[in-house]
Amino acid sequence: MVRGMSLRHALLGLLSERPASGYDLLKRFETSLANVWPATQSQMYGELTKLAAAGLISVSAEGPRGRKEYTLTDEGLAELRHWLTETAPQRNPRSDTLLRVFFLGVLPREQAGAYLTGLMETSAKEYEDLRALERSVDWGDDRLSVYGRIALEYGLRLNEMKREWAAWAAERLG
Amino acid sequence: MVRGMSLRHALLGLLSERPASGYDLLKRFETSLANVWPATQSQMYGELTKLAAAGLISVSAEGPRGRKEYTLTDEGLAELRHWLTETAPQRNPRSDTLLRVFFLGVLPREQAGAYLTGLMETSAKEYEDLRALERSVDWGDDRLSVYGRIALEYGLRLNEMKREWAAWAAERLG
DNA sequence: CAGACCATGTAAGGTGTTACATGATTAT
DNA sequence: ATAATCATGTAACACCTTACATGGTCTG
Repeated sequence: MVRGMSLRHALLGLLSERPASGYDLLKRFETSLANVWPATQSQMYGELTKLAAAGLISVSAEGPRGRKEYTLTDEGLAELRHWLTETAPQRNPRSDTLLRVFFLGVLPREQAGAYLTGLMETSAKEYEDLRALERSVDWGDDRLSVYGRIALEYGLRLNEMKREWAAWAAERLG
Repeated sequence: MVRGMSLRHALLGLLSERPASGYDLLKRFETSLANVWPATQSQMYGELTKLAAAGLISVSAEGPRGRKEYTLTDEGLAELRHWLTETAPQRNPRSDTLLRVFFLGVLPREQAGAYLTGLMETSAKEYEDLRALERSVDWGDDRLSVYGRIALEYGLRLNEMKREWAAWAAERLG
C-alpha cells in the first residue's frame, strides 16, 4: 500500500454503508462517484479480489449468475478510518486543462481565446448539470446525503470559479 | 497515442520555447510546471527517447557528460498545435480529497470537522505560497509570462474557493 | 582531491484503460 | 425465443513511481 490506491478506499467506503456485489458497486460508481473517482469494470473486479485476499472485505453471500456479495470486515473499516485520518490528501492533481494554458502562446491569439471561451462554456454546462443533479436527489439526513451534498457544493463552486476565471483570462488577452 | 499522454505534450510545449536537454527540462518542471504536471526524472528521459524515435523532437547538439540537447521538429510543433486545438481536456480529474469527503460519515463528527479545517489551512497556505511565487517572478510580456500568470491566477482562485468551501462545510456540520 | 552538481539510463511493480471473452437469468 | 440485463473474469498495453546504477565535470 505505497501510494494512491484510492480505488481501494472508494470500494471500502461504499461497502461501509452496506454490502454489495461488484456489479452493484459498478453501478454506484457510475451514478454517485463518477465525477470524483471514475473506475472501470475491469479494474473493480480485480481490486475486489485483492481486497478479499487481504482480508479487508469478505464474501458474505452468493447469488444467481455467480454473484458474490462483499461485506466490509473490521480490518477493512479500520483501514478506511486510517486512510481518512492519517494519510494526507494529494496536494495538486494533474490538470491537462491548465497544462494547455501554459502553451497557448504557440497558437494565434484568436485560437487561444477560443480555447478559453470553450472552457467557459463547459464550466457553465457542468454547473447546470450539477444543479440538475442537486434537484433530482432526495436529500435526507443520512451520511451520503450530508456529505454528498458537501461534495456537490464543491463541484458547483469549482465550476463557477472556472467560468469566471476563463472569462477574466479571455478578456485579459484582449 | 491512445489517451492522456500529456507528459509528451508538456515536453513538446517547453521545447517550443527553446531547445533543452533532459536535465534542463527536469529543472523547468520542478520550478514552473510542478503544480500542474509533476514528472519524475525516470519518466522524462524515457519519454524524450520515445519522442525522438517518433520524430517529434531531434537531438540538435551534444555536450559534456553525454548531454543531449533536443529541439522541437516541425512534426512536433504540429502535434503540439493539434493537441491544443483538436483534443478535449479531461472533464473531471480524480480527486482523493473529495473522495474522502464522501466517506467522512464513518468518522465521529469532530474528526470529520478536523479534516475540513485541515483543508482550510492547506488551502490558505498554498494561496500564500502562490502569492509569494507571484511576487518573486519578473513578469514580462513574453509567452510564458502572459500564460503563466493566467495559470497562476487559476491556482489563486482555486485555493480561495477551497478555503471558503471548507469553512462553509465545517460550519454546516455544526 | 573531495564534494556538489550535471547527466543519463534500467528495472520492478503498482495503477489504469481498452478490448476480448463467457455465460446465466429475467422480461417481453 | 430473443433481447436486455446481470455478472465476472483475462490479456495487452500505457503510464507513473521508486529505487538502483553509473559516470563526467566543475568549484573550492
